[in-house]
Amino acid sequence: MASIIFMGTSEFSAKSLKALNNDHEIVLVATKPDKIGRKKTIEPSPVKVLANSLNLKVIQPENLKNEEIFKFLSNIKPDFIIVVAYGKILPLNILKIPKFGCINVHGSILPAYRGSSPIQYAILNGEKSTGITIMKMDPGIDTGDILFQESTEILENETSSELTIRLATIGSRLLISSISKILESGGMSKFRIKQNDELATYSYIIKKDHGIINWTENATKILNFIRAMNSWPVAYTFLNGKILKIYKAKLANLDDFSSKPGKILIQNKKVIVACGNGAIELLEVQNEGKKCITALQFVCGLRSAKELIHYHFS
RNA sequence: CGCGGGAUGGAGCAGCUGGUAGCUCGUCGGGCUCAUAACCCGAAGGUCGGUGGUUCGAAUCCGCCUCCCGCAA
Repeated sequence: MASIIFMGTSEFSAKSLKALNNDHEIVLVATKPDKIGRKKTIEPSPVKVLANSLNLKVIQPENLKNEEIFKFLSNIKPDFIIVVAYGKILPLNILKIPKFGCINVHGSILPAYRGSSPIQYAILNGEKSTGITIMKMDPGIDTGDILFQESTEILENETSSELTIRLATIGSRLLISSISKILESGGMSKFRIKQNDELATYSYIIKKDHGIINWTENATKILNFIRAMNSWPVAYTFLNGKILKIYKAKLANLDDFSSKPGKILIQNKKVIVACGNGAIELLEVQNEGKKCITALQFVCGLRSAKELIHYHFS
């Protein structure tokens, strides 16, 4: 049983926190400040929600680079600081606080996909597998020594949100076993493996604007894109000047459909869209101000199938 | 008090310059077929989110409330 300061924000990291809380003493949880929602509603991070339900102490510092935070954390004298999808960079002085060091759970097999969106980028690039890396943090971004790794296949049609859930489970499990091994051997030195920087690839932060679909790409690439953007920001396009989000799609098995990219065809209650090369069939979409619906429901809502034929996505 | 869209039969939508509702799909029954997810005929199913008000009369106009969602953060 180790004393741990946990730092994390997303659903992905909440899973690790939950697992840690069973086996170890969580002395403090740090998470990002609450966001302000639609009607000025306050939206705490998933980690904060969980921490509160577990009666753990929570702090939400705006900035970690000040003496006050440093003193506060070092006075705790934790065995570990565990960082999982926190969204903030720890300064060097904080990295040195814990007895055994700072450990990070990263959603890729490092040195591949360093950076903030490893899961999305793996899908975006059509990778067949990815995994989890448990890493000893250093001042760089995801450049620390590798401690443990576990790979998993990326399933066909798997979305980022689905893969994130699976990786979160794997990550929390691997994290627990990693800590056990480190405690057993009295430190992490025997597990450390340097990353080969020459093999490093990077994943960059994804923003809302990045969700827009370029219909001139080929069908496979667009499908990867749609999978990668689900469930945030969700791939979208424009229909009659309004946003249409596309949550899921698949390859259209249509032998002879070559049309202008973005052209929509309704056939047998299916929604087919032409791409730069090939075509895809939409499966789940969402209109502005509406909920996510199936393609069949989408077709039901049309005044007539002919209505759409005149349009195409821009 | 950040901006905006929406709540209509099981589902997705139309109707909203006021006169008790319509489309596509689904469901049920029947028919056609070797057969069918296909096609044809028919039926059931809605006090139009809640609550006040205006009116001879409101899904349609106005106020308030609840819930859902897009944008922005």
